[in-house]
Amino acid sequence: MAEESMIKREIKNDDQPAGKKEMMNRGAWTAEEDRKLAEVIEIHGPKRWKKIAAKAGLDRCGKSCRLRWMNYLRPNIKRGNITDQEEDLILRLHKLLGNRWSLIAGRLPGRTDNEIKNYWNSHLSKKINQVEKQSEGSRREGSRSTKRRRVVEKKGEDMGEVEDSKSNGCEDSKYEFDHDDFFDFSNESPLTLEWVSKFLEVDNKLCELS
DNA sequence: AACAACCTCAACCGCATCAGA
DNA sequence: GTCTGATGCGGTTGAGGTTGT
Repeated sequence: MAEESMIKREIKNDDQPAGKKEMMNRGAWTAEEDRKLAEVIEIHGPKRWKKIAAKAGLDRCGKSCRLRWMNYLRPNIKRGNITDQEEDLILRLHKLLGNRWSLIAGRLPGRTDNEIKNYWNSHLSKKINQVEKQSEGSRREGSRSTKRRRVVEKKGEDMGEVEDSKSNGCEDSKYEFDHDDFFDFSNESPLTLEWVSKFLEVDNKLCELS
């Protein structure tokens, strides 16, 4: 935002030991700061953010530098204009994974977790509320759905209709993606893998019960 | 034109986890 | 096994822009 809004004030800074908080720059980054940060990262690589902040001569904490790099300065970052296909994928992944923005972002090349989180909060959550209100209305209208139908709906809620997509080749989806790749969590941390497998386990049990 | 209400999104915060000593 | 610093993540905030009255 406006660079005039840049202010210096005492901030709570995780990078500083207690009792030795310094005046840190905060607020919007300037082009000059971006340039300095990018220069230092090019030399030292994107790690040891505290040192990077110091070497770049920025009155910024390491965390702030990391965030700036991850969200804006990193190569191959896409900015704005989330396509319908991407939106569709975000919706599906969110149904599958919940608010695991970094996981979702990991499956949208060039997109950051922060961007997806913001997009969700400002656009998609509202959309979903609208759709839910509409579907509530239509449910009251006629409750003729069969047990099977309800089960499919439940699956859709939890799995983002991924199962449907797998079986019918994404007929209702505008986004074409490689299912093997989509379900490949092999690069995720053990915790994530555990979480995903638990999710699938519960989902399988629900299927069996139905 | 002036103001209020709402929206967007960059940035911050706190906490959890990881990795190395 | 424990401690400590670094890193990563999700929730939240707030400045600035946009829209409505």
